[in-house]
Amino acid sequence: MKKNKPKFKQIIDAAVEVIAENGYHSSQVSKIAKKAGVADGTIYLYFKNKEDILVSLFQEKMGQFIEKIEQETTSKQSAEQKLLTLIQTHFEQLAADHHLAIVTQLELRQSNKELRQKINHVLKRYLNVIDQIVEEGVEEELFRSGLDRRLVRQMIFGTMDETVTNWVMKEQKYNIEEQAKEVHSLIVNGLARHDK
Amino acid sequence: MKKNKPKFKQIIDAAVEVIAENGYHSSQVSKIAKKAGVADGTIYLYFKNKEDILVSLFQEKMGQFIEKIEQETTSKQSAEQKLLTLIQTHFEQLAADHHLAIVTQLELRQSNKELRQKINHVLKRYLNVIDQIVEEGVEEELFRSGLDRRLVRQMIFGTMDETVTNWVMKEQKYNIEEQAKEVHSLIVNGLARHDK
Amino acid sequence: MKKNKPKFKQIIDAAVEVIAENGYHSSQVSKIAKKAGVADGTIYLYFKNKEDILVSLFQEKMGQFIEKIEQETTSKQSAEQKLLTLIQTHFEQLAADHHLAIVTQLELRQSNKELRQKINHVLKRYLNVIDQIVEEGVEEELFRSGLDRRLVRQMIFGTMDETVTNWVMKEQKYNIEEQAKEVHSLIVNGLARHDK
Amino acid sequence: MKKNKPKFKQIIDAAVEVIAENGYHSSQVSKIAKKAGVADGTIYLYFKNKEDILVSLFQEKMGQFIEKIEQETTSKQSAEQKLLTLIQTHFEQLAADHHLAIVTQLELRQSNKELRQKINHVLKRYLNVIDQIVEEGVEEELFRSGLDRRLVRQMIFGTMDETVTNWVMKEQKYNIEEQAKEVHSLIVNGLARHDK
DNA sequence: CATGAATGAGTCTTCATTCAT
DNA sequence: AATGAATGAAGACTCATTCAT
Repeated sequence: MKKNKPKFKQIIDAAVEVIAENGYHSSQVSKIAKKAGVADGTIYLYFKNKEDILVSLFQEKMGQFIEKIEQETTSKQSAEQKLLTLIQTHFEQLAADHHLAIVTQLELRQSNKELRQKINHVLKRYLNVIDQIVEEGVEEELFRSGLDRRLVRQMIFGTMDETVTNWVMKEQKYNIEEQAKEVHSLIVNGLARHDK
Repeated sequence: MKKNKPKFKQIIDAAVEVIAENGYHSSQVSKIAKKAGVADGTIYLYFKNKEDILVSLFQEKMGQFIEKIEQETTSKQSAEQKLLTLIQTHFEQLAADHHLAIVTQLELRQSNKELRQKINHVLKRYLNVIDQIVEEGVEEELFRSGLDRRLVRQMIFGTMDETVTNWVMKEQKYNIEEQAKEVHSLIVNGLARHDK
Repeated sequence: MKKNKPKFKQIIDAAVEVIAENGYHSSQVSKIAKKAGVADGTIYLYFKNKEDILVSLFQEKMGQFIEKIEQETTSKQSAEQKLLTLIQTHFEQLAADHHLAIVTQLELRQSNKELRQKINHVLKRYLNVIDQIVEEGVEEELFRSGLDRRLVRQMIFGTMDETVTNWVMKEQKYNIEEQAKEVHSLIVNGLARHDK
Repeated sequence: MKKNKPKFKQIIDAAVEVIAENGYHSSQVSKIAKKAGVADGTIYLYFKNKEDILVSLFQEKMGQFIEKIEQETTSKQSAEQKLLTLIQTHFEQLAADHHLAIVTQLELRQSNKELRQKINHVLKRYLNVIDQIVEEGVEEELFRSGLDRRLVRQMIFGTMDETVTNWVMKEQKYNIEEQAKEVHSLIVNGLARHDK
């Protein structure tokens, strides 16, 4: 498997940097090759074409991203705790890698329909994790029954995604990790007062 | 002001159609000109450059979009009602114009950072509407006090946006308008049971 | 029809020159454009792609070539005279345009199977002229009956073609037009003595 | 001499196959190496460069080709018989090796001027055989005296070559060996009736 | 002798934009 | 105001060849 070769990772890391710094449309293959310290042609020994770099980048980085979230969440007791951990880990990881945050939140969205579908395929695994936590929450009777699973998933993912995108667009000038608890609270409790 | 000229609208409508049908990257200026029934050069009498078509498109269409939402919401009594109306009107309008839905949810996101910031500028007006409703809700003591306004806005917008994007990606095969109530409920009440 | 446009001919003439001087493989589109005095992109307003320049070149030049031969031959009385005129006109025309001779005899043969078939399609018209002359010769009882038409055509064309190619490869250092009569004699009478 | 090494022949045979099957322009060195069962680099232990494979291929295969023709013709009595044998053996050998026929008649002509001259050098030996037969025929007073030797050679070679090329282009759907006698008759007797 | 990973020069084509009419 | 022919910059990808092992 080529993925064990050092140049594969080398090129992907170079791609993340180059795309984060120059934007998607100014990220020529030659620029990525230069940053990776390989010849242009070498790129094509490890990737089918330019788009394949992006798909592989997303698979590689998101794979690790999701794995980390899976690890962190499974050990938690309740669905609520798991959800909080998921949000925290999601924010943490992107906060820890600014380049990756830019690439996933902004630059990678500038891709065509085909690439977008491949990206969505990778994301499915993440969405499954969310679904399971919701399922657990319902079983534990912490969450309401009768929730539309798809809508719930969209609320959770949409809220986190929008929150991260805004943070990236504000040039990451504030600490997003601090917001995990409040995001969690909003998702779990909504806007309404429940004390009356 | 050039915006009153019929060709201005003609070109923008052609752009929406062409982009929705061909995707952002296959939407050449010449294709838009052809669909609009004008010469390529004519485009440049009404728009500074290609990006300006997109910005104008977004301003024009989103302007109407937001206006409609403003109109519909102001007449409602409570913040909760206003929020529901906002969600319903948001979904309604995109459901009514499939081409526009594709363009705003998918194709326009493939633009560079600069364009994205102009788009965000247009969106601010919409986000203000949301902010006001939340503010009202807090004043009415329907919503919790102490909410982080930015996070709330991101939850509301993120959830709606993700919901519409998923619907567009599923090729609009189900009725999104029917989901407004449940989305509203999720946003207002969150996931948790509040009956215990 | 684009063929009436001056730039169409301009580009084709430039292509003949460039290919004759540089050889097929060193004839970049940009070189042809430069010689034609147009921008690279202009080429693509008149031709689908690089190969289309070559096909069009052959159609244009061979069309004229064959037309001239048709004109010259029809006025002649006997099949023998027509055949002589055909050979003379064939040699004459290539002798008159050294660049074209190089391109048709050497450079255009370096093309792929697809292009070669398009070239053969153009040549069919020429082969038909040959066939008709042979047919006439047989009817006039100047030529033997029972001749395999295809083989005859191949002998006539093959002999002329090989003769011109050799002349081009010898850098056109001798006068090929002077050889028309002898070639004609060889084709009509063959090698054998017929006086015994 | 490297030519006695088995890999030399192995690579040449692979080249014939690959070129016949894929066409000249799709016959990369790596493809030939793979078919030959050697590493890409190994090619360069036996051949100076890619062109050298082609030149060697032609020398190797044409050497055998011409040798066979020399053997078959020398034993014949008259020039006429020798010529017939030459034509028959020419057709026979190409009919027996379809791949070689494709390569010599079509694919190898797609080479540059330099390669073409090396190929012509190899062909000279064949043309000498033809010249000698014609010379003999003249001495035997079977053929006319006063023939232009070069033109005769061009007629003979051109006719055979054109005949084989047409047969290859028709995908070798008919039996070319059956045509040797008639080609011979055309070359010896020409088109004219000689009975009057 | 043999390997095959790495190299990097080379080119066709697209398309936003201009400007003479 | 409108046209549309012409421009030319820009970039992904291929593949013959090398050389460290």
